[in-house]
Amino acid sequence: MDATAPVTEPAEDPGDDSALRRPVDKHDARRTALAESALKTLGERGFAKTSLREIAQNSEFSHGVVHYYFRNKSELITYCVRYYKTRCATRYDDIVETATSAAEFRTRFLERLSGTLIQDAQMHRLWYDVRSQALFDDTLRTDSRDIDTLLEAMIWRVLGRFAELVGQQVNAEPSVAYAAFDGLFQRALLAQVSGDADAGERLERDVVALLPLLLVE
Amino acid sequence: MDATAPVTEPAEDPGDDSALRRPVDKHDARRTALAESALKTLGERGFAKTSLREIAQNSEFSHGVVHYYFRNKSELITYCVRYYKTRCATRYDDIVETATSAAEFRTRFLERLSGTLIQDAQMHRLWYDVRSQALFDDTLRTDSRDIDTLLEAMIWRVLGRFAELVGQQVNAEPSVAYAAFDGLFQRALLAQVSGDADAGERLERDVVALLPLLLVE
DNA sequence: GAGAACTCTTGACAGGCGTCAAGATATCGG
DNA sequence: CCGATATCTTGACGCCTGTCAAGAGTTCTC
Repeated sequence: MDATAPVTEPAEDPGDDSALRRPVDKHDARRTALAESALKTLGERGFAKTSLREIAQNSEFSHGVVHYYFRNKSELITYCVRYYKTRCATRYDDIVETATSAAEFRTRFLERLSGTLIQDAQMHRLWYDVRSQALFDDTLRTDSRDIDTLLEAMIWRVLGRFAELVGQQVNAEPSVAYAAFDGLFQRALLAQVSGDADAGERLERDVVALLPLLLVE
Repeated sequence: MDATAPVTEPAEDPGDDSALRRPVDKHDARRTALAESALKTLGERGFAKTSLREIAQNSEFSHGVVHYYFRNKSELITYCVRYYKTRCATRYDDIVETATSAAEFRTRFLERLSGTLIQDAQMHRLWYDVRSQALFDDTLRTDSRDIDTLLEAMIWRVLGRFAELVGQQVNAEPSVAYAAFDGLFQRALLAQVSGDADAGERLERDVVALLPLLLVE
């Protein structure tokens, strides 16, 4: 929590993997570290209640440093959203690639789905918060819509592979399929953070009910 | 916009319908008036950026009066959400009751859907904002989930009547059907406020594609 | 019409916010 | 090892917020 440690964390001090890692200078490393602290804080407290001082407290820096690496709060937030964007739509890729039967695919997908609902609840609610803010703040709009597009493609990959494994065809538009999954997940997340212990199970049941609606033949 | 009008608006002054209306005392009338100003302001500016002073400026009162009728900001917000709840889920009731053919039903439903997407965009984005806040603020959770339940029932009525008119059966869980509509509408709303002129049309097309997936026989 | 009760305005308060400037500290090239 | 540059801390600023108290204005009651 409070970092009484030396300013530079030892993990990045040695240049042992300097040939492996891109030589993103320290500047970019700090920006990323701040973004991670910001994402953590935003997931805990929500968009509206998170201040720059709070973000800095969840990092190893003091509050002033934010304005050394970012021009203002808006730039930090945008950087966070874009950072999130780079890693949000790969959650089921390994299942898509390695599952060898429809039954295995379904089991692993449902497990992963309800697992992330619980374990990554803070990250998910932050995403929904950001997307809602985008309805009012135009600086967030294009990034949010891009993320929607990435997630739609993710669902499309999942669905395509599942159809392949069960020997059927996808019978829905990508937008419709994504909307259904997104709606179900969002509702389940609200139930989950409300303390509803059955949220994960109910989500799995709903998805099981949804899947056949999206396939034919 | 700016109310230079006398303190009591003439519309509620005469007691002509005092026998018809519940004798909600002036206190409740003021609370409702403030709630309506609050909903207007919240829809314009969003949850995070709306202050009590701004709400008061969009009403005929000064900022101090809020604390005469509400203990604090939280109580006002809760009152607003509950007030919204009483009228949010009746949008398609007349169509459900008066449409006499599947074609008429479909036409009118789609028209109403894309119409409200544009005309009531501020109200809709406020709802999504509130529901996202509920992911962080537990005082909003039960009310938000109640509204979800009301909207789910609304979709269920629409779908049931449509199935009846086309002589088919609904082949989906209420939760799944609502999730799909909600996801589509939310995406369309973001497109709409982003200035996407085709958002309404695309929503209609997506719903047209969705409907057959939810019916059988 | 006077007094009481209700309603509303005004102005102030403490605290938190984003932002920035000045200076301390660390890091690096020569 | 020293000066220059990069990085970070500290403390302050102006502004806005929710809340509240004091009192002005209004409405009601008898």
